[in-house]
Amino acid sequence: MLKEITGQYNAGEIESKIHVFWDGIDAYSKVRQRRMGAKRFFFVDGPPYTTGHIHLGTAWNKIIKDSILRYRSMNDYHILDRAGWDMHGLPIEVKVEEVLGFTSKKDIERYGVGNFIEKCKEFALLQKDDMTRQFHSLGIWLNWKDPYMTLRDEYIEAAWWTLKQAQQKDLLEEGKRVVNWCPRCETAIADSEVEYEERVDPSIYVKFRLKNEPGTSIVIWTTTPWTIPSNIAVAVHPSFEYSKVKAVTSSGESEILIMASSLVKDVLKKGRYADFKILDTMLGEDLTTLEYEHPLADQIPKQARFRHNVYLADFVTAENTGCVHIAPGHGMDDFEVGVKHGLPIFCPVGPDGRYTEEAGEYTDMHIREANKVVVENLKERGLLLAEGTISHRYGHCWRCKTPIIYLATRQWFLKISELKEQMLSEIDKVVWYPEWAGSARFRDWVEGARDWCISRQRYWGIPIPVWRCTECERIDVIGTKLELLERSGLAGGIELHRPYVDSVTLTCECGGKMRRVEDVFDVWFDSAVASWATLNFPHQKDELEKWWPADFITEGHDQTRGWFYSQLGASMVAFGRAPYKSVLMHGFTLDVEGKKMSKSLGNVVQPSEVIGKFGADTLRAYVLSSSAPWEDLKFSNDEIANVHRTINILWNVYRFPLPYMALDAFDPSDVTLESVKPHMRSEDRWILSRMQSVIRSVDSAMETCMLQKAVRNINDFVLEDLSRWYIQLIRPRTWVEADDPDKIAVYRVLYEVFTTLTKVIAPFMPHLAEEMYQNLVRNVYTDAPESVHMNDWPVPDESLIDMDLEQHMKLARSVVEAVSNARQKVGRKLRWPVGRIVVSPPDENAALAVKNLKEVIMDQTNSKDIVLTEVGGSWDELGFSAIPNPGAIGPVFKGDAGKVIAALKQVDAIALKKKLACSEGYELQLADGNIVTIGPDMVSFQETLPELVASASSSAGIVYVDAKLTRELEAEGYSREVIRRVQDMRKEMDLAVEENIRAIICIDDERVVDLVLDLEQLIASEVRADVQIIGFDVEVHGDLVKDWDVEGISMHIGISRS
RNA sequence: GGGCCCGUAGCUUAGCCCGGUGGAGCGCACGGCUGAUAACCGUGAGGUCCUGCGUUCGAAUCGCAGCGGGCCCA
Repeated sequence: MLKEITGQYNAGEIESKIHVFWDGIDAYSKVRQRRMGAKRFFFVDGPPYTTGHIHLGTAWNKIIKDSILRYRSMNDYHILDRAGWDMHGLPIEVKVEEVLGFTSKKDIERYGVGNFIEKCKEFALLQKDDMTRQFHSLGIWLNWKDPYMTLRDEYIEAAWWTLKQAQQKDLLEEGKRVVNWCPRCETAIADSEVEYEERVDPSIYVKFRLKNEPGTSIVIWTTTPWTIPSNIAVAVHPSFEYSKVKAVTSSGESEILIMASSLVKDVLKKGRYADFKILDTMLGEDLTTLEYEHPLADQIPKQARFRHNVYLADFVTAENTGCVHIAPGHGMDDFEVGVKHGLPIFCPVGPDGRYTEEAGEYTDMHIREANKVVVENLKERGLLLAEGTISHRYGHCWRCKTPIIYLATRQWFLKISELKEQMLSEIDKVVWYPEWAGSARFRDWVEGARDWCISRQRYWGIPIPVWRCTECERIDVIGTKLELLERSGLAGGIELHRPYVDSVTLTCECGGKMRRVEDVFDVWFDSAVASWATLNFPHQKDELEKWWPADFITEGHDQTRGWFYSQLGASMVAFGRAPYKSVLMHGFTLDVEGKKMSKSLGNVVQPSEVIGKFGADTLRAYVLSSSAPWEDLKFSNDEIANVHRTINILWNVYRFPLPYMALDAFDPSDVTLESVKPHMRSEDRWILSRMQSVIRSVDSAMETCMLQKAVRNINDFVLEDLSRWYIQLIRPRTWVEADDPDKIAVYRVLYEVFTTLTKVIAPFMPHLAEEMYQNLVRNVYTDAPESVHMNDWPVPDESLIDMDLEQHMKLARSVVEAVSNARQKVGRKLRWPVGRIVVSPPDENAALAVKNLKEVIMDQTNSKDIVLTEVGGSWDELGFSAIPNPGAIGPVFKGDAGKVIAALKQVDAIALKKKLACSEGYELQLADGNIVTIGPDMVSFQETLPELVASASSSAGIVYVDAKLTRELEAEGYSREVIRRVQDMRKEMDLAVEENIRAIICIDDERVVDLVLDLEQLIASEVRADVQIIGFDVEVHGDLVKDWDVEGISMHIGISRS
C-alpha cells in the first residue's frame, strides 16, 4: 500500500534512513552483481591522497563519478569500480614526523626506519577510513570494501613490474639531474613542496677575465655567490646586442667589459665608473668564441683544468648584465646548458650543504658561510664589479623553512622524451570531454614532456626494485615478489617496504653481492600504474585481458600534468598504448568570488557543512547542475539554497496526491495505464509525453557528459511541468470524493510519472530516488527490485510522445500568462470569473492549440468562454482612435492648428482611416464651420479597447480579457470571496478537511447579500456547512468570529464545529 | 613570459559550435492563490553581452589585440 507522507522534506532524516537501508541489504554489491555478464565498463578511480579530509573539489569529483556510474549501471553495464587510495609519500612522512616531534632525517634514522614506516602505514590507513566515511555520506557508490591501495604488496608489484618493462625496453636510465634540495633535511623535495617567500640575498656583479684578451672581462650577475666556485660557463641570448665597453674609474684606470648593450649604463653606475666608451657592438651569437678564466681557479684545482666558454640560451633575459652565470650542478637551466654542450656537471656540494673535497680550499665550508667568503675572495682578486642586496621571492623547504638549493644528484629516470611521438598519437585515439582537454591542453603538455625523474631519497614509498652489484656495478631490476624470493633464496614472509626489502641481497653473475639502491619511487609513479594495479596485475593476469584499458576516467584539470600524464607515460612504457579510452576533465571549486579556496584565505567550504545544512542530494544536484563539468564552479550559498528549494518542491509534488490516494486505497497494481486512457484529459497525455521527452533529453546530455544539462532538464520538468502546471491543473480532480474514473486516471498518470521520475533522478539524487521508490514501488509491488538502483534505465515510450500536444500546451500556457497580465491591468483578480477571453491567433497552429486546450485555458484563467478571432485577423469589437500629429499639422495650418487638432479628436476614426487609406485627403470640418483637408501624414491611428477590456500579448497571439461583470459573474465573485474567508477560518481553527461546520455570515450590503444568496448551495457545500445563515442583519456568533473587508464591503462571519 | 579555459542583469547562469528581436532562476517591487500552505504562482523593473579594433547589410556569437579570473608550466 502507498503510504501517505505528511512531513516536510528532511534530507538528513531521509538520507540516514537510506544509508541504513543500503548497508542493511548490501545494496551496492547487489547492484553490481545484478549486472554481471553484461557489457563491461572499467572505471579507474583517481586515488585521492590520504590527507584525512575531503574538500569540496574531491566531493564534486566523486559525485561526478558516482552519477555517471549509476547511470551506466542502470543502462546495463557490468561495472568495475574499485575505489583507490594514494597512500605513500612525503606529506604523510611529514605528518608522522610532526606527531613524533621529529625535525630531521637523522631523527628518523635514530627512531628506526622500520618503526617509522609502521607509523606511516598506520596513519595512512586511519586517514583512509576517515575519508571513506565522508565519501559515504555523499552517497558515493564505489567498491569501498576492496579498494586498491598503493601501500599493498600487490600494488607495489605492479610498480616493480612496470619498472622492469622500462629496463627491458631500455627506457630506464640512471643519471645526474638537478633537483630541489633541502640542505637541512638532506633530501630532494618535489616542486609542489617548495614554498615561495620574500627573502633578502646578496646581489653581486662579477667580472670573468677573458683568456685571450688581457684587460677584457665578461660581466655576470648572481644572488648566490656560493655557486661561483661551481661556475662552468656563461650564457648569452643569441639575438641580443652586446657591447664591448671601455670603462674608466674616477682614478683614471680603465678596463674593457662585455655586457648587453641596453644594460651598460645601469651596470657601470653600479660599478661606480666615472666614464665609459662603447668600443664595439655585436650579437650574442658572435660571443661563443670567447673563453674566460674561472675567477677562483687558483683556489679550486679542479676548476683550473676545466675550459670556460660562452654559450647561447633562449632563457637569458635582458636584465642585470644579460650574461648569465652557469653552474650546471646548481640550476635546472644551467644543467640543461651543461648537458646540451657536454660540459662537466660540476657539483662540489654534498647533501648536507657543505663543500666537498672537489671545492679545493672551500672544502667542508657550509654554503651559508660561503657567500661572504666568496665575495671577499673575488674582491681580493679585483673581480667584483659591484656588491649589494636584493629582496626577492625564493623557494623554501615547506617543513623547515630553510632556503632550498639546487643540487645535481644521481637519480633514476624514465626516458619519456623518447616516447613523445607515440604519446601524441595515443592522445588522438582517446575521447576527451571536452574535446580541447585532449587536443589542446594535454597535447601541449605532452609536447613539452621531459624525462621523468622517478626516484626520491625517502622512506615511505614504493622501494625502487633495482639491485646493484657492489663488485661489478651491474644492475638488476626485480619485477615481482616471486622473482625476488627466487633470486634471493628467501622463503617468503617478506614485506616489500623499506627497510625490510633493503636487507635482501642477491648474488650477481660475477659472484658479487647485490644490494638495493636506497631510493623510493616518486609518488606520482604509484598512481601511474593504477589501471593495471587495480586489476592485481601482474599478480593475476586474466583480469587484465578482460578489462584493460579503462573505459573511462575523470579528474580535475590539474591532473593534465598529473594523473592523466603519469598514467599515459607509465602505460606507454609498460604496454605501448594509452591506459584509458575516454577522459572527462572537470573543473575546480572556487569561492563565490571566483577565487581559489584555500586555508589562508579562509574561504574553504567543507562538504560536511553543506550536507548538514541541505543534505547530500542537494549538494549533488547543485554541483552537477550549476555548470558544465569542465568549467570551474563558483560555490554560492544562495544557489545551493535555490537547488534545495527545487528539491523541496519535488518532494511536495510527490507527497501532494498521496493522502488522497491513501484515502481512496488506490492500488496501482489494479489499474493499468492502458485502462485509464479513455479517461485521460489532454493534460494527462501531455505530462506523460513530457516525461518521455525528459528521458530522451537526459540520455542525450549524458552521452556527452553534460551532466549539468541532464540535471537542469530534470529540475525544469519538476518545476515548470509538474509543479507549476500539471499539479495546478489536476488539483480539483483529486478532491472529488466519489469513485470517479477521471480521478483514477489522474492517480494512475501521476503514479506513472513519479515511478519514472524516481529512476530518472536516481543517478543524481540517489537518496531521494530511493525514498520515493520504496514507497511508490516497493510498497505496491513486493517482487520489484529491492532498490531503485537495481532498475533498468527507462526507455522513452514513443507511443506516449506527442510533440504537437507539447507545443500546443506551451502556447496555452502562454495564453494563461497573458491573461494573468491583462487581469492585473484591468484590476480583476483571479478569484473573480471573467465572461470571456478573446484570442487573436497569428497562425493555424496557435488557433488549434487554443481550440484543443480550451478547457485547460478556461480553467486556469477562470473564464466562462474562450473566443478565437480569425487567424491573422483582429477582434471586431476593437475601436480606433485618431492621434493628430502636430509636427505635420502645425506648419500647414499655423494659427488654426489647435482647432484642427481639436476637430480631429472628434471625428469617427474608422471613417477617417478608410478615407485616408484610399484617397489623398479627408475633408475635416472645424468647430467654426471651415473645412480643411487632412493628409495621411497628419494623423496616426491606435487601436482602442472596449471598456473593462485589457489586452496582453502571448505566443499564441494577442489576448483580450473582457472583465465586464454580469449578475452571475458578480454573484460568483462575491461567493468565492465568502468561501475563501470561511476556509481561512476553518484553517485557523485547525479543522480536519472532512469536518462539518455551522456558519453565520452577515454582509453589510443588501445588494451583495442578494448576490451571494444566488449561490448559497455552492457556498455551503464548499465550506462543508450543515447549517448556514446568510443575511444583511443577522446576529453572528460561533467558536470563531471574524470581521472582513471584501472590496470595501464589511462581512462578519462566525463558524462553529457541527 | 607560454599553453588551455572562463568573463552575459546586483548574484548564479542559458544562448556562442552553425551571425539576424539576449532567455531563465535568485534577489528586489507589486500582485495572486489559500485542501502542496513555515508551501505555491503571476506581473514588473533591471543588460556598455569585460574593453578596443576588424570581418559583415547585420556580431553576445567569427577574427585580432588588450584587461580581469582559474589551472598548468616557465
